[in-house]
Amino acid sequence: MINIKEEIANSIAKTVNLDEKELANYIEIPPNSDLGDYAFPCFKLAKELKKAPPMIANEIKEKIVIDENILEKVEIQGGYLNFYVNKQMLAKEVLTELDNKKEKFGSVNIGEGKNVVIDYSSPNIAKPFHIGHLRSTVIGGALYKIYKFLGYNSVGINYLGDWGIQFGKVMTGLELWKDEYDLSNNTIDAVLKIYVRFSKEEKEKPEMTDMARQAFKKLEDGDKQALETWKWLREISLANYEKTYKLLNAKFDSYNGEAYYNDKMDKVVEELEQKGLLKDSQGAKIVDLEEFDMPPCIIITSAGTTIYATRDLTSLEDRINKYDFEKALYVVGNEQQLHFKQVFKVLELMGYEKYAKRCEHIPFGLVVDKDGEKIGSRKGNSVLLEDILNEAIEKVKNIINEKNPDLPDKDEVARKVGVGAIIFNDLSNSRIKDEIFDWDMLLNFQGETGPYIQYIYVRTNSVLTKAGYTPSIKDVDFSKVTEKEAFDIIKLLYSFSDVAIQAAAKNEPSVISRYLIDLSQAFSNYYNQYHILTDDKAIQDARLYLTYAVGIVLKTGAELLGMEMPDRM
RNA sequence: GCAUCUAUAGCUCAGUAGGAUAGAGCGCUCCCCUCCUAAGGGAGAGGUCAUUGGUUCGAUUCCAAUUAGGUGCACCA
Repeated sequence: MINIKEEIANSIAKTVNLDEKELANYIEIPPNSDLGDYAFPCFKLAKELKKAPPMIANEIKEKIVIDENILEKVEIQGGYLNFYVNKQMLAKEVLTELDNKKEKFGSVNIGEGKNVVIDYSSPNIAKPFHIGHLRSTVIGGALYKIYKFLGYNSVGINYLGDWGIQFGKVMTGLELWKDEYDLSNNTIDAVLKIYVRFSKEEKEKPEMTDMARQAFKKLEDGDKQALETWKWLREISLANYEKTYKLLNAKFDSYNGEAYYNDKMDKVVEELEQKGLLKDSQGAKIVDLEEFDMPPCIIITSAGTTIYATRDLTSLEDRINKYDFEKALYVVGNEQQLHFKQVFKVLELMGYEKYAKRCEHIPFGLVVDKDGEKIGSRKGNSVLLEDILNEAIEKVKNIINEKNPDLPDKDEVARKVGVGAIIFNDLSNSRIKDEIFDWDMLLNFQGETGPYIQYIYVRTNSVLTKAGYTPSIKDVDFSKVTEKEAFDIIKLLYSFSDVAIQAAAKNEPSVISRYLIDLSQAFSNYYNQYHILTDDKAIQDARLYLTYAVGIVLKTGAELLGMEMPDRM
């Protein structure tokens, strides 16, 4: 597609003796479309050219040659040069491109041949899969899809916490209270209850922790029966997660968890030793990071066991060898930033500077209720992610029954809307901020919510259906969709690629969510201002095609976030 | 104490690598069901961009300090 900024920068470059790439960076979008579609602030050149900004603007305007097929006019406004885009040209460019690429509209291949390894979700097996895991799963999943959209080869890794003392706890609990729980039915539920009960009781009886440690030691030593139980626990947990992952539309390329690295850690420890990085301290083996103003990174505990830093380093080395990654992203909570800073620094000290620079921790805030309290911290009610998703679906079903009881496929619509609402709520603000989980807000059909985006999409759909319209770019007279409201849409569609690129650059899915809100609002504006269905066939066809275009981009964008669009609701 | 994140309308948040009059949504006030879903539309009120300095032609944006809140700081992940 045409690059208008480049065109403008080119034209300006010919009048002043400056680099066009630099000029292109200066170009901005005016706050208000009366002031044009693109603006060049001449203040930036004042110093270099040693002239007053309005004078520069005047000189450029006099000398500049613009291609009238692309730019309608140039105007001076204070120190700004305002450029007005040829509306028909842009409508044609955008809609033709959309016709060519359809669902792929906006995708690019800037990432071709590059691997992006994304570590996300990563629940601890045998522990509850709760609301706290939502964010990592959803943010990571969105980044996975966004990078793919940009041509990267995304590798999604669910780094399962499938090794550790929690197994000792569950196994001990199983032995102690076997008869109190019904394991034949709803097994996973019983296991979770045992884990929760054990964690509670061990606070008062420290000897239970020792029992758990010994049970885990048995597992580490390769006890046959313990290993059997571990396998069984891992299996039923995974099967349980799959249900949630299916609801959330989350997919992974690898489920290699901590257990997978169990026998590979010795090598890394040895490597650290050889490179002279390990130091004895208080009975533990550490990498001293004092000169980098960080606490030491523990590699081997005083009990002689490995720790998560050891496992992260091991898996990192493995990922370097396997994927030779361009980026390695860790979608993990805010509270672990020091840990990752340490691990990446140790990796650098080991001689992998190149890869250490490519590692990035993608932190995010907590999920809190509307009073600002962490969900599940005090109120002990259900915080299992699966339950929350099902609750959302149930709530949407109730709304549908109330408002639109004759709707076909109610169950499917309820699923798409309910889950979509939760996903969108999670991704609609900057990830670093705490996410407020408030049923009334996130399920609202008005406002900046998932259901609103879906509702607008359904509107585009229903208009097309009503008109019995088969989209065909050949019938479109582009001069019929250049009203202000339509042109706002065209400009938004035009920027879709840039939005995706920016989302990846900042590793921030909310860039996409905000865009979807803007696009929905722009369409809603247009829809309310003009009758899409009119007697004039040329106008109607053009408007219908634009409607069709909006629908496609809304759907593509929503899918990048992991949402599904219902056909009606 | 040190590190780090956050602070914009009553509430929840956007704010495009410093730029033109700081934008949405919710809530609130008023108006509108003879148009395509009232799960709607229109209009309006609502701001010292936490404070103070600095850099600059220009700061909500960058820097420093201060204040308030969150999180993390040795064998849990």
